[in-house]
Amino acid sequence: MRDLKQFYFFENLDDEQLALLSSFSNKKHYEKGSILFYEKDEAKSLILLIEGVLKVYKTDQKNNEIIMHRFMPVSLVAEMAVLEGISYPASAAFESAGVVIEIDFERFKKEFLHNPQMALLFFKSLSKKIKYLEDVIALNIVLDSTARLAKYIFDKEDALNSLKQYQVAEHLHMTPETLSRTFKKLVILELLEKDSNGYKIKNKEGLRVLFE
Amino acid sequence: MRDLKQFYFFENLDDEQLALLSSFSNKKHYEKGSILFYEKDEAKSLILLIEGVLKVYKTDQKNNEIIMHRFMPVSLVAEMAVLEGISYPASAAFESAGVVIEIDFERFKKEFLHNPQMALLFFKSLSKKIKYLEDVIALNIVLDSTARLAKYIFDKEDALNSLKQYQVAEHLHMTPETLSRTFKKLVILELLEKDSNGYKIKNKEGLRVLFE
DNA sequence: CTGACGTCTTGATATAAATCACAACTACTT
DNA sequence: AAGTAGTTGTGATTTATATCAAGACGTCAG
Repeated sequence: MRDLKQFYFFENLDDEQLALLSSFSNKKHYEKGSILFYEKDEAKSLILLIEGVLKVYKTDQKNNEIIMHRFMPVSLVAEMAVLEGISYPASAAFESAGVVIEIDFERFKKEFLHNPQMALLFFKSLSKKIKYLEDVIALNIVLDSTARLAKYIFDKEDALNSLKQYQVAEHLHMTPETLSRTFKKLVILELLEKDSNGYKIKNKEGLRVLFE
Repeated sequence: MRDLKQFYFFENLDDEQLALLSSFSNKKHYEKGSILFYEKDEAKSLILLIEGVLKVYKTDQKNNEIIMHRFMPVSLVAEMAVLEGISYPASAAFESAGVVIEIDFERFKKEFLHNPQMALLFFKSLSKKIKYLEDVIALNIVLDSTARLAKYIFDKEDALNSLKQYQVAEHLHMTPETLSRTFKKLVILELLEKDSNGYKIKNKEGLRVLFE
């Protein structure tokens, strides 16, 4: 099940382990509006959201929904409840059609957590994710758009022209207009050059000083 | 050792477990400029940076330092190398005076990772940290400063006046001036009121609409 | 080739927040 | 009580980026 592999948590598992994991995992499709779980339900599966938008909400005395969380793919949903062995603290419903994988937690614990080797793997995955998120924060909150682009180019030199510019813009949290102007700026600074099939690095160390 | 407790990774440990952990942990003080470890050293301890600024760097052929990472407290440093059981891929030196705790990894593995109960605890810590970072990203990239402050106040109603304003400003990634003006704005909107000992929420649901 | 659509570029303008400068508080210290 | 350092508030200005509007370029269908 490559669906599992796409989630950072499982990226370090080998094929055999993934097969084992698949054996007690269940892929389910849900329609828009359908309920994934209710508050107070016993939390006995890890839930991996693969497609769709899932809201986690409570209803108050007056039957108003209070949305606690809105999940986008690919996310691990409500793992806290599962890890703590308690029941779900809120309900969850799909705001669009969706697909989830449910992983039986008892089996998961038995097969994986009792294996220190495996526990280590999961730590690595989680630790990597944390580093990644810290990078995202550093990249987006601390740096201005020129520095963000410079870092982006620096980090993925080869993949430079593999995305449309508006996709790069989205990734870097700026508008396509700003991206366009920023590219131009880097060309003027002679850090990049533009040819028929896109931009190319001209002075890599020069790029570095922009974000360090 | 409450030093350990302040790191998210260990926050779920009870006193007994912390004591055990302390028994094979070592607090060390370093002067500015001193070396924490060299590239190629065997990575046999988890290193928790408690105070100071630590740079992780490589030196190239021409003896130029290339800074790979700069760590601020409280961070787990180079845990990848330790988890993988390899040697450090770069050197680390203090850019200011600093304090670290070194945790013997063999003992750590033996005492903690072999205990599935404990592995679960660490997963919880990491998972919580991931959620926190995701929140930081959502908070800071998507929302403007008014919305950020509204959410901040909404989320920690009680702790509202426990920090200096300039600390809150730093936390929300804005300048104290902007924070001051934003507070004022929320008072004018009648969402907050100001009395002798700080700001108080006047209309909680009103705050919510600003960030949802 | 010609239009038509998607993408990128460019310019003009608007806006949020940072910066600069300093005034007003607040809380200590002696 | 007066003086000083630390904190917060206010106004004026500047800056980065978004937004709005329009033109240029590329490519694919007919």
